[in-house]
Amino acid sequence: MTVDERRAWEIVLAHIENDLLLGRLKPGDRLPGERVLATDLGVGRSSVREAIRVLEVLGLVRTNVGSGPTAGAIIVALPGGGMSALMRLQVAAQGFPVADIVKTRLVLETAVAAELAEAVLSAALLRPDRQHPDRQDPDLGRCAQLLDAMDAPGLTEDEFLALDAAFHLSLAEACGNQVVIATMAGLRTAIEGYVRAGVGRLASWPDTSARLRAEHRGILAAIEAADPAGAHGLVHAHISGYYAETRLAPEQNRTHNG
Amino acid sequence: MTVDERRAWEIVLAHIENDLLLGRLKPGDRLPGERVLATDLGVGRSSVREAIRVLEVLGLVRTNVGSGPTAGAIIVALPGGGMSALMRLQVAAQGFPVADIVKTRLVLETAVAAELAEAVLSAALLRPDRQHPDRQDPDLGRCAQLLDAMDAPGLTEDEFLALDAAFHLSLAEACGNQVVIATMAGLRTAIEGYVRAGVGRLASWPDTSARLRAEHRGILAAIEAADPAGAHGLVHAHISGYYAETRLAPEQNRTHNG
DNA sequence: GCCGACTATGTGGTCTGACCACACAGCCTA
DNA sequence: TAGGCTGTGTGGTCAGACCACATAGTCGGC
Repeated sequence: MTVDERRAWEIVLAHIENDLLLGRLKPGDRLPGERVLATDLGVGRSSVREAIRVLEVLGLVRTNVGSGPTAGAIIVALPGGGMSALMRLQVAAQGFPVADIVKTRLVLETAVAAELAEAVLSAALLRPDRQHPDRQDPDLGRCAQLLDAMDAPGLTEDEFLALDAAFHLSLAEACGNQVVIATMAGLRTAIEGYVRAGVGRLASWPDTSARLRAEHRGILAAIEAADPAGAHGLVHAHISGYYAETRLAPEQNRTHNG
Repeated sequence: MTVDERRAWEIVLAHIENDLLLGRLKPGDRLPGERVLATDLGVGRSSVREAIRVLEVLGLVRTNVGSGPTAGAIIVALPGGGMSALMRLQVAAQGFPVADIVKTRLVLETAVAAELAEAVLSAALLRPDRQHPDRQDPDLGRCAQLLDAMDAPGLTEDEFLALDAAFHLSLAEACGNQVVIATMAGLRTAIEGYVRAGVGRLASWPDTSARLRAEHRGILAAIEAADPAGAHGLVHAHISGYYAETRLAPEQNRTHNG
């Protein structure tokens, strides 16, 4: 007769997490109905709802009303939205300084670019013999596609920024690391408002936009040229330069406790 | 007469986020009571509770029952818990492959070590003139303290792993980047179960533990010796070596789509 | 026989009201 | 004055009800 000191919604959350770990629930599966879950676990429906709400915000489930096979809470495991919400709110609550967001993005994206270039290099070296089927060129098609879209005349600032965000995210996606993809998406979302505000502090938007596009081309070229160090440096200059220009991050030189 | 298509709990969440962004709510402040918030926003108390539950899991508020100044929902902005929950559940739901968690940790922690070493270097170079008061030695005291604790005889495996996790986290804390701190905590939490299981696959725990301790000392020494490249390499070898040994991450060589 | 409209059913979304345990603040008694 | 006692407000929980919605099945007209 030990009492469960956890709150009711924590019981529900732990139960679902356990089902996930045991493989009883997989992406695409449907959760039992809220009323069923409530009676099964001996808690109220509102407690079940609180747990499902958490899962929804964290990007684990998607809820649909109505009837049929698509209704109910479905496991999706899309971490991007959850990471974005987490970081956005933490920035709002002053738990994440904007400067730390920028610096983390710098670290991750330079690493991504370098890794992509190394992947290109490996693929080129090993192409003659087909003994390494897992070594293949990363898919940079979408990256180039987005760069082409950014060259379209008459783009508004917001459209350009959206394409810019998509390009940077597409680099992470080409790399294939789900954690980095979600984190990069979250980092970008968290400072999206600040990025927009920063555009207003630019001396000349056309000049900056042209420079950004040229830098993007350079980054992609360095990756395709299998130049890890070059790609790393270009991404570093691209990101830190832009944030310095918009005065988003106070001092880019400070590498510690900044 | 425009209808608000958002769900009720999203209205509450957006309202609180807006208050945070406008500075009407800061860390340490108390949220209005659930009943007050419900009537003010024209929603039911259960919807308010769902929103607060989300904020709690994301690490933005801490709730306390009872009366007095410590009761109610208080803004705390502690992202570690939220990041841990997010990553742990995403691993459980197969949204985050364990290999990606490990690789991301590798990228972040090598960058942290290199940055710490650079900070030591900068502090040493600029120590003669006091013109750069923001350039100071990172606080590595806690790191060394944890290493000493890991040398204590008779430590159980779990105790050792806990100290190991604390040491790696203390490096990030010395670096001061809140985003990296929270992310590292989350990454570690997400694979904690796998790390424990991996210990059982080791040939000899005493040997491995001794090697890990030595590697820790080496990393800290490289940082204190202001050797960024050395610190980077030692951390890389330390992490990838351990995960390879425990067969946690299948192939450390694969740098792309692995 | 075929196709449309209609209805039954089950889902999440929401609100309301009620009760509990808890913690503090103030009172009240010894 | 010191101790316990009670009032009050907090979050935590549950139960019940209703809604909008989407599907699946039925029934009707053609």
